[in-house]
Amino acid sequence: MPADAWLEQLRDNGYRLTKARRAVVETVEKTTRALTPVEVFDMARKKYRALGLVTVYRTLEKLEELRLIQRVHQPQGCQAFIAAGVGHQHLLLCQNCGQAAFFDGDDLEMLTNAIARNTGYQIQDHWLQLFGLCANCR
Amino acid sequence: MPADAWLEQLRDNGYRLTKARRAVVETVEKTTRALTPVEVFDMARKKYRALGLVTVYRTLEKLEELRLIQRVHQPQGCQAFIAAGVGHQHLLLCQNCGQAAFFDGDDLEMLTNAIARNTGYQIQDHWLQLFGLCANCR
DNA sequence: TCCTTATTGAAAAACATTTTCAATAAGTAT
DNA sequence: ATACTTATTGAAAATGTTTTTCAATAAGGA
Repeated sequence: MPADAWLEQLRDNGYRLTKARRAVVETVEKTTRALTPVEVFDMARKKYRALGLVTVYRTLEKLEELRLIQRVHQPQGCQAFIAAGVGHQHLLLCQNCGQAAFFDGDDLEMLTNAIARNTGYQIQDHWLQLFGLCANCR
Repeated sequence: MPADAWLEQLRDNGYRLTKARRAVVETVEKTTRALTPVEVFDMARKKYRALGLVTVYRTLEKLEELRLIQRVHQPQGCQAFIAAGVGHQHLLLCQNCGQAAFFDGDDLEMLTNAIARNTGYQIQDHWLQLFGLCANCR
């Protein structure tokens, strides 16, 4: 999804389009690996010097709300974000370069059904994330 | 696994058995939901008043090292820990009461193989967590 | 161009975690 | 039991991250 579509989403939800938001959106949208707030700050500031770190936090919060980005959980920490996949998709992360790929997660139905049967739990949501080496780093 | 076995593991790895460690181990081992460091601190201090929060952090670090506990990732945060399952197991958490259950994750082989084929990634690790309602809360 | 008010960045506050350090106590040797 | 070595401790300080506060600014509609 192009950055313009993200800005449109923001506008449609009653948010104003500012230079700060443009810089953050463009940065996150075009990066294919997970970024921490500080990384976003450093990168986006090259587009808009006056940007403040606080605004990065606030913008990421809104983008997550609108499901345009998602939080990435990793052994090293869980503060990073990445452009969200479309529909219900899961992340596959390269442990060397961080490159992210998405894949569909519908194939879990069978597994979760079996687990529901075994545990007595009613399963409502699942988180799946894979780690490995991308074609380049392999 | 009983708390004594955890203490034995600590001793076998060259760590001393202290009142502080006993209190932390007993707390985490017998609780079946994920606890944050502060929660562990509050609970363990009932067993050993002089306990310090710093020691809780240090003990949790060692228990994680020895794979006796594992970090629990949740939408609200990723600072909580729980007694680890045996072997390669995944977590199923009750969204109401926090009650945790474990299940085997070997059934993912087929899925990960298919994804490796599709993406060109060499998959090395996976991370799966389910959320739902336990039999009681349902 | 004016007006309203959402948004901003800076500073301060809140919170979580780690480091430093002198005092203590665990475990071993005596 | 006692002495000894040194890992471990808790408190305080330092660090790092995220949130709140607030007056100034600028977005977008009138």
